[in-house]
Order: sequence, then structure tokens, then C-alpha cells
Amino acid sequence: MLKQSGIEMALPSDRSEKQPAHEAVYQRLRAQILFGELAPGQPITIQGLVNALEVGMTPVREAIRRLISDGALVFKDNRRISVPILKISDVEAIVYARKSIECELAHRAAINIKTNDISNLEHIDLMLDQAIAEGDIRGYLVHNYSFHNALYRHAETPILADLAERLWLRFGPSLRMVCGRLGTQSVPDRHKDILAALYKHDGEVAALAMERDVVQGMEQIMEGLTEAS
Amino acid sequence: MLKQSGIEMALPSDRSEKQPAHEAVYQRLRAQILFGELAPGQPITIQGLVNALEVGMTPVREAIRRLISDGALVFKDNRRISVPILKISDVEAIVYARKSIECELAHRAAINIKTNDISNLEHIDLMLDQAIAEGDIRGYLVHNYSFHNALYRHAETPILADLAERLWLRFGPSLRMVCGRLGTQSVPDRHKDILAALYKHDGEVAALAMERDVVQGMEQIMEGLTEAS
DNA sequence: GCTCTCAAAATATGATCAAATTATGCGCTG
DNA sequence: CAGCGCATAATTTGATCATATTTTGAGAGC
Repeated sequence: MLKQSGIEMALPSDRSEKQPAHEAVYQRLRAQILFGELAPGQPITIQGLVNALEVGMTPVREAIRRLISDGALVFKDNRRISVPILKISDVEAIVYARKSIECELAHRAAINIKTNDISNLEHIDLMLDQAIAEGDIRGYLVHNYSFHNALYRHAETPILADLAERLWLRFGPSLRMVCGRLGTQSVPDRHKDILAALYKHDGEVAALAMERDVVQGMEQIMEGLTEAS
Repeated sequence: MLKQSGIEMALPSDRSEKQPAHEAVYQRLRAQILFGELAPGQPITIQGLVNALEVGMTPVREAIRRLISDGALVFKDNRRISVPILKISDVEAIVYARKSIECELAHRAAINIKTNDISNLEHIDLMLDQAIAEGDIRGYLVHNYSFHNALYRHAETPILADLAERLWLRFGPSLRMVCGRLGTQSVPDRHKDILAALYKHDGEVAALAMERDVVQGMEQIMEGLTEAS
């Protein structure tokens, strides 16, 4: 007989309880990196996280290793960990990779996605518009990520989606830095074009719209980096 | 100012001794996966590695976590870890990603590489030919990886090279499985074409040669998978 | 400016807890 | 009486923590 009487299953927080500590730490740090709570160059210490998050040392170490493998953190030769600082050539490489991977994902998603799921994407895009209108930088970053991530899931190509997520972790901190300087007004979104292509199940057009979205976003980062140096 | 006075740099064995255990475990497991000592579907246990490698539990956990993030291992919902088994659609996605990333790397490498470094690549390719002639499967896998990896380093685009390495970790075990069944005789290599393009610093031709090499290798895996099922 | 000393951080180990799989044994059915 | 199924016990495995050891960085003193 199982010990669960079915009561605790009703709690929505069930997920967070069963989740291992190292996973929770990973997700938390990941969000902080994606949504710009950690700035490029910022140093990270294992001890500091142990104290701040009030968990043991082993889970923190595992989460850090994962993020280093993701490219979201760098492990310097001094055994010091920090958020990486992108060079111009790095951004240029990310642009190429994002165009290759994410346009393909958009193409495949346009073919596979159901009309019902497109509505969910539209809802996310609405919240994105609202965040832009309110100048809510964090909201912009969260919903923009949600839109792309939800879309890529419908491509049903987990290996490519994984590569895309890895790339987002790399430019997340820099994107936040740029948005903080320029604000959200100067960030037009091409998502409407993508949504239109999805409704028509036109992979080619979806890929083209995605390319414009990617290039536009990355050019902002590029400009921010050049004027910062 | 720098603390180096130039004296301690003279010790060559300094690097290997100071390497942390978790790094050593990671490198070792990584090699086992890339060069086919672990078969697709093979279960991995943390405790087993602790006993086999005679290290503590934390370093093993960190190495495992990194490899899971790399896609080289999978963490099933039963809390069991194993080498992933590729589906046809996975191989198809890897082909697309490899073509995008590695052709670009070959293109860039052709432009940047010095004549002296091409000689090193030729030497690796010679050892590769010898391994093929001798039917040395592991030697084939090692030198084939070395060739590509060394080439990609000259592209001076670490982010793209990192993506490529991640893909190699995914198909390594399956490639070994195929080679074990078909032998090395049926594996012609297109590296000679690549080398010729490098000498001419012709990026376009190098990318085309690389595409043939990638497609040829991945088709072998695809055939192996279809006939296995 | 250089070296020595000390504090802080990272590394590594072993013990302990929890969960899951496998093994065991009892009762039931044919 | 033999074979099957289910419940429980035992073993294995993963997760976490507290602690000891090693390494790095910084500051005092010469």
C-alpha cells in the first residue's frame, strides 16, 4: 500500500517538494542568468550560494557544473566561477548558430503545431506586448523566452531545442544589460509575423520571420557591446 | 601585476597533478563515451563508478551531471542513468546541426589556419588511415575525433566548437556500435579533400568537403539503426 | 618590491537518509 | 500438488549534509 492518501497530490506545490535540491538550485540560477539578475563578469562562489540558498554544498556544486557545461558560467583556471563576458566574435558566432538552429526549429514547429497551441503562443505574446508597454524589462525577458521556448517544443526535435536553450543561456546576461540601458521601447517584436506563418503552417515563412527576430535581437546586443567598450 | 615570475611555468607535469578529481572523472567518462567503451542503453550507476574509479562520491556526481547536460548521458524518470539510445529522428536532427555547425567551422578554419598546423592535421589523418587499414576501431574513432577537433580549434570560434563537441558526444556510442558491426573497411574518409581545401585557404570548398564527410558518417549510423530495429 | 603567514574558498570523503528495484514468501487457484 | 499473483522484506542506488583537507588570494612585515 502506498503511503500517499491522495491528499498531498492536490497541492500544486507538490512539484517543488519532490524536486531534488540540485535541480531546484539549477533552475533558480538558470532563471537568474536568463532573466538578467546576474550581470556579465559577476563572480559566483559556491560558499556564497550555500549560505544564500540554505542548501548543502553538494547540490550547489552539481548545479554549478551543469551551468558551466551549458556555457552559462565559466570556470576560470583560478577555480573561480563567474558569468562570462561576451566578445564581439562570440556574439557573431551566436548569431550564426541561432539562425541555423532556431530557423529550423520554427520551420518544423510550423508544420507540426496544432491551432490550439498557437493560441497559447498568442497569449504569451500578448503578455510580452504588455511588458514592453510598461517598460517591464524582466517581464519582457521572461515572456520573450517563454514564446521561443514554447514554440520550439512543438518542433519535436529535442536535440535542436537543447542547442537553442544553451545559446540563450549564453547571451541572457548581455541581453539584460542592453535592455537596461536602452529600455524596452526600442525592441520591436517580430512575433506577429511568426504567428501568422504558424497559422498557415508555412515553414519557409516562419523560418524567415524567425531569422528577422533573431538578427534584430542580436544586433541590439552587438550595438550595446560596441558602445560599452 | 602578474604574480608569475616565470619559474613555476617550467614544470610540465604541473597540469596533470593539479587537475581536480571531478575533472579527471569527467574526462575519463567522456573518452569512454566518445570512443565507444560504453554502449547505447548501458546503465551507469554513481556507486559503481565510485567503486571502480576509487574516488569519492561528490566528484563522480559532478562529472555525471556535466555529462547529462552534454546529452552524453540521460537521467531517466526512475532515477536511473544510462547511455542514451538514439531514435531515427534524433540522428536526423544531429545531421542537420552538424552540417550547419561543422561546415561553418571548416570554413573559418580554412581561412585562419597556418600551413604549419595543416601538417599536424595531415599527421593525424595518416594515423587514421593506418587504424582503418589495421581494422583498429578504437584507433579510428580516436583519430577521427582528433582530426575534427584539432581542425575546429583553428576556427577560433569556441562557442561553435563547443556545440560541435556536444553533438559528437551524442552520436559517439552509436557510431561505435555501427563500426563494430560493419568494421572500418567501409568507412572511406573525406579528410584528404578537406586538407587540400585548407592548403588553398578555400573556405567554400572546405565546407563542402566537410559536409560530405559529415553526411557520409551519419548515414552509416542511420543505416545501422534501421537494420538494428 | 618581495616573502611569509593567515583566512576564505574550493575540493574531496564518508556517513546518513530516502526512494526504488529486486528478492522472498505467503496464500490462492486450477 | 504445482504455478501464479500480490504484499512485504532486503538490497541497491541516489540525494544530502557535515566535516576534513588542499589550494588560492590578500595583507602584514621586512
